[in-house]
Amino acid sequence: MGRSPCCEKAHTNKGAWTKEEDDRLIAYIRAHGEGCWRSLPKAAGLLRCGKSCRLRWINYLRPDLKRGNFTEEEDELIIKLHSLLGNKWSLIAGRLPGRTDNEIKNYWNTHIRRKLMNRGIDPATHRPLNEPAQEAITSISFTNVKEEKDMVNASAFVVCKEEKIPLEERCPDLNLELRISPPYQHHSESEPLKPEVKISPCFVCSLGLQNSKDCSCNLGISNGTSSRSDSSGYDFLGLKVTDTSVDYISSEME
DNA sequence: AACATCGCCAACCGCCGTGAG
DNA sequence: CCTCACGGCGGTTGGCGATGT
Repeated sequence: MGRSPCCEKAHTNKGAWTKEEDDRLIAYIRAHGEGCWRSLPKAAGLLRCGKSCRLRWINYLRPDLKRGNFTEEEDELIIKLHSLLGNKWSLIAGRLPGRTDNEIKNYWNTHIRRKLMNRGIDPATHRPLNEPAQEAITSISFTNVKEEKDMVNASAFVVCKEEKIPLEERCPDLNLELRISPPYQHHSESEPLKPEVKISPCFVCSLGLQNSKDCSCNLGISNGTSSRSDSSGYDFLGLKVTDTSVDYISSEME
């Protein structure tokens, strides 16, 4: 048996939203805030499925949406993020303020795929189109680890692993030196790493966008030195990263 | 002008993860 | 534990305007 439907389909509208429906939804959310999408349609006087209301709000009506054409910088950021994350549109959208996962997904499928094809790059693998199929060059795994002995302050954290491959096998068009794991730091039993030698650019700089307003380290890669504003951690994919962990909790609280 | 095809994108569908009971 | 409701996500569809024939 499948799950029961999320709403009474027989009594719900489908298809394009009308101006009146939009107005009702906006007015209701302004008055009561987001949440409890299941009961929202009835409370707001809408003949819509709760999911449909949520989607309409998130993808179209939310006041903080950017709308309009993607910039060249956004294009390149999407491409690089996609090469790292794959079709994780919500994660990619998280790095593009004012853009939704649906918008980025559509934009990818209609514009960026073609753009990469024109460059001779396979949009699925980010490798040259004429290159024979090979093993994936880089595999990145995210592993939720819980109850790790040493992780006193984190209830959950992410371990990212990047498998190394010879440089000459990498796609020349992409900077695969990018890493989404917390930068490797040597920890010697006898000689713990001193805070002042922890050198690492923020994620935006790692993507080659040193001049971006999203840069959190105020550092260009070329400059080669780092002055972390907060020695207890730094920004990684929108998450607070400490020496050994990604702080999910603080990001969720924001 | 009429019809066919293409491209875009809003919206839907179904699955999955999570948390409450 | 187990079940179930809910929110969230990614893949897909369908309507509609633009463009080509």
